[in-house]
Parts: sequence; C-alpha cells; structure tokens
Amino acid sequence: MSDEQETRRGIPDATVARLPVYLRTLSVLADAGVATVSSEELACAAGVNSAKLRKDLSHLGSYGVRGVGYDVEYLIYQVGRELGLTQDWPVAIVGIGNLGHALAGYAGFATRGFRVVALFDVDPSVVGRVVGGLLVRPLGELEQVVRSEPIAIGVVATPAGPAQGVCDRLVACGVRSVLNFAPCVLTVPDGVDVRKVDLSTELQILAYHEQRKALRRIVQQGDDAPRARVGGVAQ
Amino acid sequence: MSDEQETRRGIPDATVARLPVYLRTLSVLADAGVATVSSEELACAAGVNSAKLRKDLSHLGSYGVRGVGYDVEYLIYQVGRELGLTQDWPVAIVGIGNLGHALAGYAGFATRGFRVVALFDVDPSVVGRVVGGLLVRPLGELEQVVRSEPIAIGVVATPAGPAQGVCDRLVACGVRSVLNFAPCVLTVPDGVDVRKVDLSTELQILAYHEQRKALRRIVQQGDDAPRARVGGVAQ
DNA sequence: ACGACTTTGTGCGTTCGTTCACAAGTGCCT
DNA sequence: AGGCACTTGTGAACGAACGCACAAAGTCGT
Ligand SMILES: NC(=O)c1ccc[n+]([C@@H]2O[C@H](COP(=O)([O-])OP(=O)(O)OC[C@H]3O[C@@H](n4cnc5c(N)ncnc54)[C@H](O)[C@@H]3O)[C@@H](O)[C@H]2O)c1
Ligand SMILES: NC(=O)c1ccc[n+]([C@@H]2O[C@H](COP(=O)([O-])OP(=O)(O)OC[C@H]3O[C@@H](n4cnc5c(N)ncnc54)[C@H](O)[C@@H]3O)[C@@H](O)[C@H]2O)c1
Repeated sequence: MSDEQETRRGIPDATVARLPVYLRTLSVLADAGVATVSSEELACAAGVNSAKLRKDLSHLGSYGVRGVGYDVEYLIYQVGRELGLTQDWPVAIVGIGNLGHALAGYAGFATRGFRVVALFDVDPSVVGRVVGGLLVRPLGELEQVVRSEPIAIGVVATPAGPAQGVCDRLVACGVRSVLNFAPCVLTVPDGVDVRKVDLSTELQILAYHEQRKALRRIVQQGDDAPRARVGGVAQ
Repeated sequence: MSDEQETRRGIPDATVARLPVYLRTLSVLADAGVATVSSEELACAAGVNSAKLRKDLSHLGSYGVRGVGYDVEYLIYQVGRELGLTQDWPVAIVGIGNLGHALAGYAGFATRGFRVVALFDVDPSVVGRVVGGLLVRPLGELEQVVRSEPIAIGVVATPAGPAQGVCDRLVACGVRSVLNFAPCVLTVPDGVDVRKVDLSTELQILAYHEQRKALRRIVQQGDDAPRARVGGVAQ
C-alpha cells in the first residue's frame, strides 16, 4: 500500500472516528510524564483492541519502534496533524439557548484548535448579550460575518424547525462542515459534511439494551424487582 | 428467521442505532397527518437507503403491507415498543455545570419516556438550587436516592477527573446504563452499557474531512475549474 | 374475478471493519 | 557479536453491514 494511495484514498472512517480518542489518551499520558507507550498499553487506556490500534496508526505511517513502542509526544503530533489540528478552525454557533450557552462557554473547544468566533440567535432577549466572552449577534448578520471571518465549521443548536434553514444559509456562505444538535435530518449538497449529536437517540439505544437486560433477567430468574415502572406511553 | 430467534438474539446494533431516527421521522409524519408511508418515502425523510430501512424494520416483524406501505401510527407503536419506550425510564444526572443545566432543562427528555428524577453536584453554590424544576442534591445523597428511586440510566456530566469515580458509584447502586459526556473512557463491569457523547471528537472528525477537502482543492487548482463549485445535488 | 401495478421482505454478492497470528525489526544483556 | 525478549506492522480469515435486484404478496380499477 503506497503512501500515495493512502493520501488519495484517505483513512477508513472507523479509524478517523477513533483517532480523537487516541489523541486524548495520549495527552493524558504525556501529562503524566510518560515518554513512550506500547500499543497494548495505549489500546487498554483507550478501550480498544491492540491490533486495531496498531492497524489504525499504521494508516498514518510507521511511527512506532519495534521492541519499544510509540513515542508519546511524536505520536500526539502525528495524530494531531492527520486530524488537521495544527490549523486553527474558526467555529460559529447558531442558536444560543440552553445548549448553545453550554457550547459557547465550553473550554474544551479552544484546547484543540477550535476557536468559537461568532454566536447567532433570533431571540431579541439573547441577542446583544455576551456569552462566553462573545457577543451574540442577530441572525441577520450571519452572511456578513461568516463571509468576513472564514468560518470553517457551523454548529446548529436551534430547535429542529429552523435547523434546515439555518444550515442552508451556512452552506450558502461557504461552510462545508456542520455539527447538528437539532433532532432532525439535515440535507446538504455534495461536498458538505454533517455530523449529528443526538442525545435522545443515545438514550433510546440505552433503553433498548436496558429493556433487553431486564427481559433476560426475568426469563432467567422469574422474580426480580423491576428497575423501571411500567407507565404511560410518551408519544 | 423465527420470531423466537429474533427475540433471543436481538437486533443488529446498526439497526438499533437507526430506530430512533425512524421513530422521530415517523412522529413528524404523524403530526402532519400522514396515515401510511412507503419505505421509499420514509427512507428518504430519514436519510437512509430504502432497502436498509426495510431490512431494519423486518427485524421487528412484518408490519408493512405490500403494495401499500406502513401504517404510521402502528409503526410508531412497534418501534417504540422495541426500543423500550413504553416504559418510563428514571434518569439521574450527575454534574450540574453548564452542560448539566442544559440537560436538566431539556424538554426532549420527557417526550420520549425519559424522566429526570434526580440531580447531583458537589459544588456548594449549585447544591440546593432548583434547576429545571428539580432540586440539586449533594453527591453524598447519591446512594440513598438512586436506591430509593429505581434509577435506570445515569448521566455523567462532570469533568473527566471525577467521572470514573461517579460512574463506579452509580454502578454500585445498580445502575446498568450510563451516558457519559466527560471526555474520558469509562470502565465498567460486564452487563453495564456505556455510551459516550463527545463533542470534541465530532469536531475533530469534521476537521479531518475539512482538511482533506482543502487539500484536494489545492491539488486541483491548476486543472479545470468546473469541479470547484459545490454542486446542488439533491439527496 | 382478474390483471396491472405497487411495495414489501429477503437472498446474495460486495464492501467495510475487526481480530488473530506471526514474521520482521529493535534494544538489551551477556 | 550473538542470543533473547519484546513490539510493531500486516497478511489473512472472519464477521458485520450494505445495497441491488427480484419474487412474493398485496391493492385497486374495471
Ligand atoms: N438542551 C439539551 O440538553 C439538548 C439536548 C439534546 C438536543 N438538544 C437540541 O438542541 C437544540 C437546542 O436546544 P436548547 O435546549 O438549547 O433549546 P433552546 O430553546 O433553549 O434554545 C434554542 C435557541 O435557538 C434560538 N433560535 C430559534 N430559532 C432560531 C433561528 N432560526 N436562528 C437562530 N436561532 C434560533 C432560540 O432563540 C433559542 O435561543 C434543540 O434542537 C434541542 O432539541 C438540546
Ligand atoms: N459544556 C459543553 O459544551 C461540553 C461539551 C462537551 C463535553 N463537555 C464535557 O461535559 C462535562 C461537563 O461540562 P460542563 O461544561 O458542564 O463543565 P462544568 O465545569 O460547567 O460543570 C461540571 C460540574 O460538575 C460538578 N462536579 C465536579 N466534580 C464532581 C463530582 N465528583 N461529582 C459531582 N459533580 C461534580 C462541578 O461542580 C460542576 O458543576 C465535562 O467533562 C466537559 O468536558 C462539555
């Protein structure tokens, strides 16, 4: 497998999704003063299989040393570079409600090359206020601001209703990466990436497994105190 | 495949992860007064392939009618039942900071069978306050409350440092499903499910693709221009 | 009653991802 | 220098998931 292939084809999605986990784990190790780490140790700390970790890292190049392991600092640099974290990515957040407030004030953004540079909302009682050190602007200024600041990533934290419209406006201004918190499917043109963070979905997946575990327990033992009350159906 | 097999073996993970999306899409259709829907229509609205949708739904049983489609209300009931949403799942949130506030006040919880029944924090300036209609309790009361209320799902919204400790205490009280917002890997015994919501990871994945798109654009800059524009392909 | 039409449910080939197992490479110790 | 202990990187087998394509099964109009 040539380097050119790797560059052209890109890294498998499943691997890309795990790189941030490795990066965070490596940072913890670095802070603890660890200089080198084996795939076994790192995999354990990251909660994955060690063969998978080695294969993942092999997509970036041969940065390990056989018989020794990986140099923590060097690997942090390489993973960060692959993820594009050596650049500074300007982020705009639209919808400064409960969630938007939390996002705007989140320190975890800045520590990894992401910089929140603009906040937007339509609510007159929110517009003009300062949240997380930034002024909340009226939605009408979106086009102007997004075009002057080179916004790379748009975060949609509005209710589901206006989400598609907001997304369309972001895309029209050249934003090609969107992080969506609204519980709806966003349709975008080719070349634009959307990722969805959906709390309800996560809870429902947990509920499925929880129900399954409860069911199995009943089948096996016949008598066990249920942890959930059977109640009214909520839509 | 027999129904018993299906019940015993469970539904593929990939399918379970999509069921909530179908459910939400169906709810929107129901609110719009749509009585029946074809797999093609529903798949389009949910943003998936129609064959995939049919295969997903086939795991629940044969609830469609050939030549017609699926009855919206009936399918909502069946999907909800499979996900365990006919039950009421008591939820506890630990860590009522920026994010915890947003979660505690989130209406989307209640509408889907999840009921936040307890909030915990260690910060004296937060403990005792009422957030989202609920009293924030000191962490010391966790064991007592989680055992008296039959908490099914624990949400960890503390910083990464105390997250594992909080998780351990929840698990020790019988909680077998945990939703983790802290940027760290939680280790739990067998039989306990953990799902992680990680904003930084999502942003980093977007950054990877963004960098890739920028790179490709540079490579192609000398060549023909037509590819540069973002096309309006409907999907 | 019947045929044309619509749509589901699924068998099957393909692609993608995971895991095993080991050869090849590296450092250390004698 | 040479053997030994350790670890990486990867070929290969396996398994999960996807999507095409189509037969079976139903509806609807006449
Ligand atoms: N709060 C949570 O814990 C949580 C969890 C999961 C998902 N969500 C989702 O995240 C989104 C935001 O949640 P929230 O709790 O912050 O809701 P919210 O109602 O508190 O905030 C929404 C904000 O968006 C603003 N807004 C409305 N229309 C807008 C528009 N067209 N352009 C710009 N801003 C607009 C509103 O003025 C408001 O400030 C919702 O879609 C919600 O379903 C929230
Ligand atoms: N705010 C965001 O947008 C955001 C986004 C992604 C991830 N996160 C993560 O979610 C977590 C919470 O974020 P936040 O912004 O709300 O942070 P925060 O500092 O505002 O809130 C943390 C809360 O946890 C409480 N806490 C600390 N130790 C505790 C313990 N042992 N037991 C119970 N409570 C404890 C603190 O008193 C505080 O109220 C963090 O791990 C953060 O990295 C936050």
